[in-house]
Amino acid sequence: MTTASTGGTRWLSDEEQSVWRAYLHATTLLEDHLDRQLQRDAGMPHIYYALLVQLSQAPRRQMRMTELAKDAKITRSRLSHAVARLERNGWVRREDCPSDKRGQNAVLTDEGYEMLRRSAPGHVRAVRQAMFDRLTPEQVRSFGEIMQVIATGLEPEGTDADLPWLR
Amino acid sequence: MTTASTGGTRWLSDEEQSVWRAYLHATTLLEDHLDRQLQRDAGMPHIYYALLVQLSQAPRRQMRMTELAKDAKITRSRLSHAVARLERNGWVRREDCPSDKRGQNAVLTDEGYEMLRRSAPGHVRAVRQAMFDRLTPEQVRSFGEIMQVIATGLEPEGTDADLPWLR
DNA sequence: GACCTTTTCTTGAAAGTTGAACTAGATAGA
DNA sequence: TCTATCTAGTTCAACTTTCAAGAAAAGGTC
Repeated sequence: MTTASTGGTRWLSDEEQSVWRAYLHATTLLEDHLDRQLQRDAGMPHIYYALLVQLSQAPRRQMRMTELAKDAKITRSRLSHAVARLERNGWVRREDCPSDKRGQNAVLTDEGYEMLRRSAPGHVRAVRQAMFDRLTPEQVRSFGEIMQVIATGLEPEGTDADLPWLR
Repeated sequence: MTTASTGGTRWLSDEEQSVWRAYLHATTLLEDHLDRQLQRDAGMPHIYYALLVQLSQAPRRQMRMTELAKDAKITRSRLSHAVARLERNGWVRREDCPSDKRGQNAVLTDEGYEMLRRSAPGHVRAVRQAMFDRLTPEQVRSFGEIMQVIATGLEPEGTDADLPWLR
C-alpha cells in the first residue's frame, strides 16, 4: 500500500486508509448508538425521529412529502413507508394538499409533538456525549466545514447548492 | 435556540445544530452513494463489501465470526446473515474452527478475492471523489483525529482501547 | 381539447436488519 | 464429576429499506 499510482488507480495512502476506517467505525457506532437510544426512549429508529424533528420545525408543523424526503435525504418510497408507520403510531397525520391534488402533507400531531418534547432532552444528551462534549470548539468548527464539503459534493445535481449565482 | 441551559438540558448551540445537520446529511448521502455504487459494480451493499475487504487483509484470508463482527462493528446476528448471503454468492466459505468446536471461520474464496480485485479501483475512486479529493491535507488530518475520538468514545467498554496502559 | 411528458406519491415483493430465543460447546468451581 | 455459567454462532419473527412498477394529477404543446 503506497501513495503512488499503480495501473491508473490512485490507491489510498496509509493515512487516508486509517482516516477512512475511523470514519466508517465512528459513523456505524454512532448510528447504532442513536438507533438504540431512540428505540428505547422513543420507540422508533433515528431516521424516523429525525423526520418528526424536521416536521416540528416547519411552518404549521407540516410539509409536503417530497420536500420532507429531500430535506431528510431519503427516497420518497422510504418516506411513504416511514410516514405510514408514524401514522399508525399517531404521531403524524396525512392531509391532502389543497393546491395540488397529487400532493400530501405530512402533519405532526399533538401526540407526536408531545412525544418529541419528552424525548428531546435524552437525545440531545446522547448526541452531546458522543460528539460535542468530546471535541474542542476548533474541532467542531473544522468538522462542520468538512461535513459541509462532503454533503455538498454528493448533493444531487440541479440543486440550489449547485447554482453558482446563489453562493 | 440558545447555548444556555434550560430546565437542566444543555441544548445545542446554533453552530452545533448546523454541524449536526451537516453530519447527518453527509453521512446518509455518502452511505447511499457507496451502497449504490457497490450494488451496481459488485452486486452487494457497502457493509458486505467491507467484510470482504476485512477478510482479504486477515492472515490466510480468514477470520473467526465473532472477531470479524467486532472489527466491522456489527452484531453477530447481522454477520451470520451477511456471511450466509456471501456464501451463496460463492465469495465466502465457512469452515469449522479446529480449536473450538463452536467456532466458525469465514474464509474469503478465490472468487471473492477476484471480485474484490476487480471492483476495488472503482470503489476507491468513489471514496476519493466523495471525500479525499475535496479535502485539504490539513482537513484530512483533522478529520481523522475527530473520527478517532468519536469512535473511541462509543467503543463498547472492556475493549483494549479502554485500557490506559495500552495507550 | 387531445396528446405526451413529468411529477407526486403509493404499493408489493425481495433483501437486509434487529433483538430475543435457542443449541452446542467451553470454562470454572465445588 | 456434576453443575452452573459463559461464549459462539444461528435462527425466527417483526420491522425497515430498496427497487421497480403503477395510478393519478399537472404541465406543455399543437
